[in-house]
Amino acid sequence: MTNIRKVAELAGVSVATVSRTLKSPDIVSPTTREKVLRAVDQAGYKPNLMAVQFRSQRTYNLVVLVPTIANTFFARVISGIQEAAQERGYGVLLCNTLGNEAMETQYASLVSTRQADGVIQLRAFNPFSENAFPAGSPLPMINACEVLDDAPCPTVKLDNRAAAREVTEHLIALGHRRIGMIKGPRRSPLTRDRQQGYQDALSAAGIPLDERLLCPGDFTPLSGYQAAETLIALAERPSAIFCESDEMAIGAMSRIKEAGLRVPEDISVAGFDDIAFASYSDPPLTTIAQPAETFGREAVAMLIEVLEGRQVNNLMLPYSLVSRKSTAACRP
Amino acid sequence: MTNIRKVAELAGVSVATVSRTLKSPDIVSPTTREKVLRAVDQAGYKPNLMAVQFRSQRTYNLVVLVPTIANTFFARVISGIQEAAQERGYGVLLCNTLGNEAMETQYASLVSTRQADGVIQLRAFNPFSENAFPAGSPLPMINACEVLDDAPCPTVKLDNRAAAREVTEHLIALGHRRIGMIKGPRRSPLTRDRQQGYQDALSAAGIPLDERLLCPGDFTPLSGYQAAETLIALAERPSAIFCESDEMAIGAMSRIKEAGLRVPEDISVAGFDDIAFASYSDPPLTTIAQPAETFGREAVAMLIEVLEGRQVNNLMLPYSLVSRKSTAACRP
DNA sequence: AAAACAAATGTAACCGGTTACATTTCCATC
DNA sequence: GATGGAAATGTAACCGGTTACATTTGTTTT
Repeated sequence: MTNIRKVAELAGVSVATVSRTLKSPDIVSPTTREKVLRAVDQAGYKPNLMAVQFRSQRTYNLVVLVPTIANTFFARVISGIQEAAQERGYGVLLCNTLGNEAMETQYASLVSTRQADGVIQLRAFNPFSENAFPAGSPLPMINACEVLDDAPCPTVKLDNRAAAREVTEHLIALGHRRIGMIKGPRRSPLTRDRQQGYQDALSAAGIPLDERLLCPGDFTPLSGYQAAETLIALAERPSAIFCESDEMAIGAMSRIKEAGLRVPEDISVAGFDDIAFASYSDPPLTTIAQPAETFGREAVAMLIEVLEGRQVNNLMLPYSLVSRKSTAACRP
Repeated sequence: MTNIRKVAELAGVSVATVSRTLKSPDIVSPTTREKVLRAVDQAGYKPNLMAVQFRSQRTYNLVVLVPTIANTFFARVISGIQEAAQERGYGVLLCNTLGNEAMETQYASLVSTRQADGVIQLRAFNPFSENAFPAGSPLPMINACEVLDDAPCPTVKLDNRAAAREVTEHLIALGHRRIGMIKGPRRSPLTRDRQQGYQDALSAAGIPLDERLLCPGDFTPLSGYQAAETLIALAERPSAIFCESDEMAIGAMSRIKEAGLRVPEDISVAGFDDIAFASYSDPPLTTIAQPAETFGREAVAMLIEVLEGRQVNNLMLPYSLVSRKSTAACRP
């Protein structure tokens, strides 16, 4: 492979001059610049970026820890990350962690071993050990989407509690009083916040909480399908179900219709995320639209700020209720 | 940051001994090994992998060029890539190209600039220029899923022609004779092969080809929705539609039902890919199951073979027709 | 006890850039 | 033409590992 020394020899100058010609062309004379560029061209020289990175101790790679890439919402977030990173000259090292903490820790250590400059964590878990970095210096990490309560780094999130409250209020406004909820994994702060919002709406409307109406899921269509099965088997069946993700809502609708019930006539269903399929389900799904790509873009922008030593503030992104045909007035 | 020299000093040995202790422990004496490991521990030493990579000229990163990560099928392929790469100690640099050739070329050049060791291309396009590598030496690339006819590298694919023929024959066996097809982008070899299979089945059954039944799409639900609109507006409406992807099939079903027609009673719909939502659509979708994760895993395995200088053969993966409720006998 | 050889360890070059510092070149000024 | 100072270029150290080769230490053989 041609290296900078070959080019220098070819151009009849020193390696320093070649380096300068490429990095700060303005400080070499036009004559020399010409000569060097011609040699670069002739030799087909491309700098070995590994050497550049090694020297500068920057990799321009970001690690992204995603619970599961197979989830449509995360796929959109990653698209946003990818685009923003690309624009700024960063690469994206993707890690599909499946919630495996050991794997997250291992990938995060790419930063300690200088294979990446920072981490974007899309899950509520800190993959860095206590002493991974000198105390006082900011962690090169951004926590987005599902964030830790006491995140050791800047966060980008959505007001899940308010959003869940708004969906629930929408259902209550339609006359529903028995509203089931298909939740996310038990320990997730995201699930806790959304449940809080759900309860806020209920108590504001004077509806007592019935624990039997709360079913855990794991954000997959299958778990929504199974949870719906439990809910429709209840003696007092809910007339509406709020699902913490569209994927679960789609699974739930499938099970509801399999049981010979209609959506929304017999049971209203609402989701969360507004994935592409939400518009194409039967019926189209009422849901909370999240700016998924923006999560990704903002996380990248913030991480780069951190990497460059600047101060950044936490960010709260907007959501909006999208009312489609899967929710309708409660029929007594 | 602690480096190997600090450790050497701490242990009272040379840097070479430290390096050897970590790379080939068996060639240093147990006493020294002990001493060095203690020093490594005490100093909290982690090798700077950037230096290791620089020295060895291997990055252990693979570039993955994916047309769009927002597509559920590709998300699964990437999961497979990710897992296999992780197991073998490789990282994955993801590039969501949106079919942008300039971007693909740019990302592929990460290999020339030594920021990655090889490329997995999931689209029918060669991102390397003629002279990117010395003639004769094999391209560090695998072309998977949608492959070039004259790929300059090993390929992993599925017999799209045979699979499309099988779906079409399934529809013909149900009595359908006017079978619409919602295709992929015009120039894709994948689309061409699937259309061939469709035509094979038609001509074997003595059904003449009607060009009006062929609608192009782009694999998104929206394009399926729009194509279905065209098809159901035809004077002689098809009684079945074969879609080249499940995403388009879901969009198509949505439009069909919006028009007041039923699936499968009025129009049968078949897809391709068997994404997670295919089981949960209403009705559940008849489709061709592709081993998406296997595509990814095999591509990684093959690429590493190539990188290590071994010979590899092209691979053809199996498919299977999954018959669900979206296809039924044609009613005259 | 000396010779012969293996095992363990040390020394220093090397990978390919970047850049501080040294040196040379060039032009303006007196 | 000598002097000063800026501009252009060159020299070589450096980043942090790896490894060929040299050297030392230890063990076996005669």
